[in-house]
Amino acid sequence: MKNKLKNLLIEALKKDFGKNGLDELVEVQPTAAKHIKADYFSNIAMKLSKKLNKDPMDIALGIVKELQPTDLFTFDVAKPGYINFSIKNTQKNNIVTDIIKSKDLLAPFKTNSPKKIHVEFVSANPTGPLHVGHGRGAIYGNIIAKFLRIQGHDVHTEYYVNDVGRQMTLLFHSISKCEVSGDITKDELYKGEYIIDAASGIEKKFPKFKEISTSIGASEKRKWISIICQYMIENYIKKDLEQLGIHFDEWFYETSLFENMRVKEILKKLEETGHSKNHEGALMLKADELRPLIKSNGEHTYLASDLAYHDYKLSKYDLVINIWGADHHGYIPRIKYGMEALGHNTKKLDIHLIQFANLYRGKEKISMSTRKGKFVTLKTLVDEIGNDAINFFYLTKKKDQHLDFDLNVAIAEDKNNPVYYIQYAHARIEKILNEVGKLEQYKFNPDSLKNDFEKKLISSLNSFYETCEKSITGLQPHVMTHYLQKLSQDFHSYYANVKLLTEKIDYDKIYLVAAVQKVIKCGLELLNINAPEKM
RNA sequence: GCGUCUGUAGCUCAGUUGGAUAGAGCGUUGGCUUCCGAAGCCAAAGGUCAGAAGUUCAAGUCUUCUCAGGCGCUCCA
Repeated sequence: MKNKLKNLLIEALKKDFGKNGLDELVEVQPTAAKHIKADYFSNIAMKLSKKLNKDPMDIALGIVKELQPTDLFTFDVAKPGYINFSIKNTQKNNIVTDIIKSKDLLAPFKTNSPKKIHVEFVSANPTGPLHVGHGRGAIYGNIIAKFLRIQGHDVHTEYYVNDVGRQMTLLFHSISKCEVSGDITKDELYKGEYIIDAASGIEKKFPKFKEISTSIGASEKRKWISIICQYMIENYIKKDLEQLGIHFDEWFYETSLFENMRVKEILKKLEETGHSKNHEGALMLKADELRPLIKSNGEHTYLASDLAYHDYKLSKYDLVINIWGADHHGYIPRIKYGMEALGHNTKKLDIHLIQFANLYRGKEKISMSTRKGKFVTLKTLVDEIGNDAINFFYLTKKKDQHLDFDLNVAIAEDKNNPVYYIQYAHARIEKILNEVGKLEQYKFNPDSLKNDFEKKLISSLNSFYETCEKSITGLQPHVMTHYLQKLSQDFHSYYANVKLLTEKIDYDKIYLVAAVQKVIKCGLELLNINAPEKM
């Protein structure tokens, strides 16, 4: 519809002014202001006013004169030069049949140029259960991958497991009986009940684990670290994520980058191309400033393996998306610099930064300190508020926004809780549809729906397409959460004001709510939230 | 100090590539159940869009500066 109107305007412009090259200036937008009754408007007259040195009002009137009236819409001109279009009711109401007939409401959002896309998210150090701080990135990453799949891309999701480095050594000493040594102090060790549980779990599986002594050799230590790491992934992290309905296509281990020499290769390449240099006994990347790749004690930094990882992924995929916590933003230039140095196009690397979420219980802030094992695990949160609420609340705000999340609202079972409000709308409609039986034989009459409640509801249905475009194509899940709230609200209002199950049932109305239900269901499923038939 | 995200109603947040009189939920206040699920509906009050200057026919939206908050600025991850 938008494009149709746009083309009409372009033609009218040509007739009136005989000017070409105006196509790009013409735009048609849905009206946003509440007091405007029209559905679409164009600001072209204002834009041309200076160019033509004419009053925008005159330009608008001139254009309108050339427009042909149709049975689809009416138009008028408003100060200071808006051209407004009102779509006729009958035309608008066709959305109801479109929705009911559609086999896949999301089909229009399929791309015709599918890409191979890599999405990496969560990737927390495998030192214990996931905590609430990881939740937002997990849910966001999961939904981004889903949206890309809906678009028809070939999506590969991955958890990058840091099973090398100091944190893993710390974990090893925390769990095993091996005394700390070198630059590691006892204070740094991980504490908490899960450490004790993990230790006994590993001992059960690998009885030799009990016998580890301080004299353990380096290679044997690495072997045990690998076992511990695997254990943490399988028994904590994977389970936590599965409870949230999140599955990864691949668990990529950092050690593999060393085993197959990828780290060595990129270090060599960087050296050959003059992008790295030795500095006080360490190997540094010449980025924004010197950044260590190999420390003077001979250990590789995470940067070295991260560069190898991204080098590998960028060569394999058309697009690489990383979902990172906002605290990592300082790391981006280094990675991008490294990728450029290795000859990659950094436009293919898209890093989404997620701002932190704060949890509250009423006014009380819940601490997320990882110190001494005193943190709220993600599992506790999921157990308490459930998947539907956690998905909704984490997705309801855009990723750049700091998020304050009140558990008291999430567990409420009334309209305070928007998840229930939306689900309730779905369940209410289900009840009605069950009462009236099958609808197939009835032919919908678009002329019959015309009261204000119906107009409002249908107008909301009409913006579903646009919402999907913004949400799915634009990778902005929060747009969909807001839309579903609005649609549910319009439905509840309709339901309370217009009786549906009357003696002589008006099937056009039933058709309408059936369409609403279908859209709500589609939207909820899009966000990984259940659409219950009963509550 | 530098970088980055944020600042919109009492609270939590939306606000399309700049468009008309600023949007929603919660909370507050006042109404609504002989009737499809009140897990709901209707109505009202509530705003110098942090502040200042600039660009524009038009700025919550773009530019610059200031103020406030979060996060980061390690041979840490």
